Amino acid sequence: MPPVPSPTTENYLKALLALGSDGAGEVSVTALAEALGVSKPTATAMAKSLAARGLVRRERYRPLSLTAAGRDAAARVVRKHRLTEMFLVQHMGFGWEEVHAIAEQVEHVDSPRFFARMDELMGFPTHDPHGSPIPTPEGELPAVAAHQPLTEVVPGRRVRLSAVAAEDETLLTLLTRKGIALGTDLEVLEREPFDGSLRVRIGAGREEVVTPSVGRCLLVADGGDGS
Amino acid sequence: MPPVPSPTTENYLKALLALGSDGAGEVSVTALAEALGVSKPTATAMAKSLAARGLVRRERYRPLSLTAAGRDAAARVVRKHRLTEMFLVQHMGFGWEEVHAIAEQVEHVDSPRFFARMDELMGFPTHDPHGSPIPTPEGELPAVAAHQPLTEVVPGRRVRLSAVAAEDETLLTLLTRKGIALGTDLEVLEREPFDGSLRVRIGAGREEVVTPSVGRCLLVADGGDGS
DNA sequence: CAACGAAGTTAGTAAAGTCTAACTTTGTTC
DNA sequence: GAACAAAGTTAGACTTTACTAACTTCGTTG
Repeated sequence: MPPVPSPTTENYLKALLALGSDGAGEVSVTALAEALGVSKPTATAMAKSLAARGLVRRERYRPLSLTAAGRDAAARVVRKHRLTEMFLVQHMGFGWEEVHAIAEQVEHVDSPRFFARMDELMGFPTHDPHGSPIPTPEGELPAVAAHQPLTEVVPGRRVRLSAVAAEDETLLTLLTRKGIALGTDLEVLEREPFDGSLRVRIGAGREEVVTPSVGRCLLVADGGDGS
Repeated sequence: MPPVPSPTTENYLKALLALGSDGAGEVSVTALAEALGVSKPTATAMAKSLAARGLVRRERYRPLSLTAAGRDAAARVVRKHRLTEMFLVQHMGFGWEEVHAIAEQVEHVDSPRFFARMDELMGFPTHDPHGSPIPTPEGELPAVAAHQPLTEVVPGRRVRLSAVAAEDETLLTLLTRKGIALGTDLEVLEREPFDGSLRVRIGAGREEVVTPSVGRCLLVADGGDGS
């Protein structure tokens, strides 16, 4: 049994899982360094250390990938993070825009009982407050239901917001101000040819303009009236 | 504004406050090192560093003491710890014997809002689950009500348990098994002259033997029927 | 296929926090 | 008041996590 991974190690594993999940699981050292805000030599050094511990596959000058053990460890950190976020919203009255920063710290607590109790108190939720799935205690990442960014939706379709692919506090606050939450029905009325801005009807209510950089973060699925 | 103190720094401050509170606030380097499970040179090095940051008063070869700023910082850590313990018991269903280990980790979270929300949800409690007072947000440690160890009580007196001066999981489990909780009335029936063991009536119920090492941790005040 | 830029690595350094071994100071005891 | 033990410090080293500067490798492009 390896010793408890340090918070730093946990952060590297989490980043490797996140960056590898859109693709074949391969992550460049540069992408890893950027995601964590460290220099490339620092990322290289940590990659060596993770490889020595059997958590990462590494060949010199090639992209990195998590081993089975590394993926497991990473998923357990993601689980702690997402359970915490959900708990902060459901049991402590925080808004979805506030919880990421706190969960970034609480996720490093080493206490299976603590997180098991959260899980239990919430009735074993499957998703966090931003619609991301919560890995199982064994470290399995549930398959994500089919969804696409709002920017890909053809005008005229009605869809439902199933997840937000960003934790930025200002973005989440903006969405709340516009009346957009998880489960909200959205109808794409028009796409501006010039810059890709979208005119969107929120639920049955008012229209709002959604810029492409926001729209890319809104993951939507068939929903609402199935039109 | 100093940067956020590291978890390590917070632990040293907490230990200095705890060790200094029974006395004139002076703490020997040896006591500090023992409390934290580090070597004396390590404690000396940290003492220098804390002194350089204005948190500790230090003269070579003399005992240490916290400055006003150090005491403040230490009390804020203690506040985070005790709020967490109380939250774990009141809102998450943990037993008083389980919460210390978890709070030791959660106390290092840097998020005033997180702890303020706990405080609010609990209705601004004044004491933690072991009867220790919770410092104010400004870092003031409330004066502790007069109480004494059970071992000092003259046989025949009835008293009430107001705090337990230990966080040891096995001790707290033992007390629960004997039916002893905060607020329980205790009547000292007899003190064994040989080893100082106490025969004690628990509430209005059965008698139990309390060894001196346990009795020293049971802080009691006049209570119950005021006899 | 030579060259160039991007990606990755090596080398050398630093700060935080820890250790052991050896030394100094303090205070107490005869 | 000399000696000794306890307390405290210095010196030197190690690990983790980070940095910058300089070098190597890869892949693409003219």
